[in-house]
Amino acid sequence: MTTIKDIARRANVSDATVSRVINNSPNVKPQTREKVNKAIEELNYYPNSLARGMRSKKTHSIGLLLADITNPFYAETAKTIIERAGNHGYSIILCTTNNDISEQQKYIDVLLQRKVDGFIFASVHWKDPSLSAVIEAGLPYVLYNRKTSAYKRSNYVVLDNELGAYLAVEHLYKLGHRRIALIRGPHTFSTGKERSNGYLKALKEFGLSHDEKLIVQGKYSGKESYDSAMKLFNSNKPPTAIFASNDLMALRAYDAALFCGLSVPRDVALVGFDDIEIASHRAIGLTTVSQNRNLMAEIALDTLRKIIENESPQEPAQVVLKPMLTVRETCGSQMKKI
Amino acid sequence: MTTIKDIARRANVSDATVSRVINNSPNVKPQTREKVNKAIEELNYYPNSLARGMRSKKTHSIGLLLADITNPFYAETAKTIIERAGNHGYSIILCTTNNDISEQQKYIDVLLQRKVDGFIFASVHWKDPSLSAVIEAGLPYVLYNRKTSAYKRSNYVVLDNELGAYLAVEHLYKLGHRRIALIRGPHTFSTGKERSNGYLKALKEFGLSHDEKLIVQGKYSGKESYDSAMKLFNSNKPPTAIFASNDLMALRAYDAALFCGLSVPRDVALVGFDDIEIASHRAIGLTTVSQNRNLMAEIALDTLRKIIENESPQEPAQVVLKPMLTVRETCGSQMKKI
DNA sequence: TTGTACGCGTTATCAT
DNA sequence: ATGATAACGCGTACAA
Repeated sequence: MTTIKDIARRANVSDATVSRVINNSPNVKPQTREKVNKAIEELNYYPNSLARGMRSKKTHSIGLLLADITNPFYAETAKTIIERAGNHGYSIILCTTNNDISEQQKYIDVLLQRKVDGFIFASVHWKDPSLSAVIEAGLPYVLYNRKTSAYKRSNYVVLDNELGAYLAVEHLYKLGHRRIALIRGPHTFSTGKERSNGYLKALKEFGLSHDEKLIVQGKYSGKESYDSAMKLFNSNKPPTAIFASNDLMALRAYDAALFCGLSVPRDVALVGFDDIEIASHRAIGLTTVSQNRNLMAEIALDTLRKIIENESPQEPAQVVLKPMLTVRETCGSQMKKI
Repeated sequence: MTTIKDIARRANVSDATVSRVINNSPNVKPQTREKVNKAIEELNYYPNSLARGMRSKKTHSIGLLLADITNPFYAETAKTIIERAGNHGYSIILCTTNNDISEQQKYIDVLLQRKVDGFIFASVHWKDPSLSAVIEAGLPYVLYNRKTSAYKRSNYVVLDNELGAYLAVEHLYKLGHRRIALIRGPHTFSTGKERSNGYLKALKEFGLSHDEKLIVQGKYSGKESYDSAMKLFNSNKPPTAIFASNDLMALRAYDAALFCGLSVPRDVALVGFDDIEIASHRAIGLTTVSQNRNLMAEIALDTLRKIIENESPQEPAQVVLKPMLTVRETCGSQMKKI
């Protein structure tokens, strides 16, 4: 293993000078710089990040915590973050929590030991004690997608989920639907709770009765929402439309509908949330609430970078993005006969 | 920041003893151990991974290089690797190369600086000079999914891609198809080349003529294969069936078919490769070549761990998994009239 | 502009 | 079973 000392010897300078060259210090004579660079080339030297991190207290690494990388929403935002981070000299240590708060806790501890420069969370629970370790350590962090109950003191970039859900239900209402079901996400996450709120708000505004039998539970991944949709279809008064708290859940409901011999949208209309890539496939054509994932991810990363690099404890950056409804085939375009 | 020294003082022992406790050395009196643990608790101490890595020459981190995390195949294998690695005390630094060899080179350099204990590659090109830096550094690495031309000297776990493609074409042939097109993946990857070979082998075996007009080019992600499929459909002698080199490409072809007003499978049959989750959705029902992704990912990680932890330069672990054809709806079940 | 010398936090070696 | 000390590779005050 070749170190800074080897380069120093080879170039007939001191370690300090080599260090200066590596770190682009202005105070080094062009000739010396060249001598050193030549030695670096010849010996195929590259600096040791561990040693640099120890001295400089900066590792140029960031912990990224996601619920589930197989969910396209997370995969796409992770891609954006990883690439953008790489362009700025940061590496991403990726952890997937499966929405398990104790797993998240463990990962946080590990990342703290590894001296990451900061955290990006897309995985937080509404009540999330695991963040306190990060706060105690004084490390910067940014939330995206979800926020915690302590959001007022955090940096975050989220969607106006309530509005998104409202738009979805409004669309269904205007198409003539009156029995609109909700497959809700877990209320232990801000997204789940807020989207449910948007659904309820729309119901209220349009004078629709709040029927508990039309609200079923789902998880963001896994097949629980398939079963929940089945329950809906098999009830004695099935809904004519379903709003699901994310696209994966809507897709499961779609699958269940087909299993029941139901036609979408003729027998049941469907709206999802996220606008994942497959939603636009012509065999699916899922009407859904779109959000600008990439922008969200970019803002999250850039915010964190700014905090890391400025050090100054500035006021929290809190961004709320606006959703859009993307209309495709799963709701049809005709008025429903009431 | 509390260090080992603080603990030592607090517990009235030496740094060395604290270190022994942390590392579960057997040579420490139970009472002392307890004293130390108490101090650790009280001062909320956790060790610094950078310092440990410097001394012990082990960082318990692994570089994982993927082409594209938004491809479900990679997302699912990454999930498996991350979780399994976490359970064994390893962190994963994830890098996405976009199939760009110079990006990969850059990431490798960064990971070398970071002193990862080893590499897992799912992103290699058939001719891939970027790996030489890893080899020179003497670091262990394992390939999965794809291999390089130097595979005989590598550890790898891959699928029998040729067999997979053969099974796909065989299925189509037995259903009566005689004009079977191929949307091939890039031949710069072993997967692309091998799957094309399987296609050709089947053609030959069944006495079908090798028609260059039936072979079009695609990339594993992006929409190039949509355009390629369009070319196929708009030709003067369109195929009655298409085999695509992965599911994402097959899905694009499906989309193109629907755009052209073609019915799947009535007008054109479709087979993909990978069996990603959405393939089994009832609105899609993609017939495809299945592979045991999780097993592949597990073997890749476990192999690497074994090498890292044994240190002994054992002989390469080389595993070739067998594919299976999963028949769904996109080929129909009836014989094609010839 | 360059060099000297120390310290970051830990583990390994050698004593005791 | 425990302690003293050196060393890992680098950056940075300070001196020259």
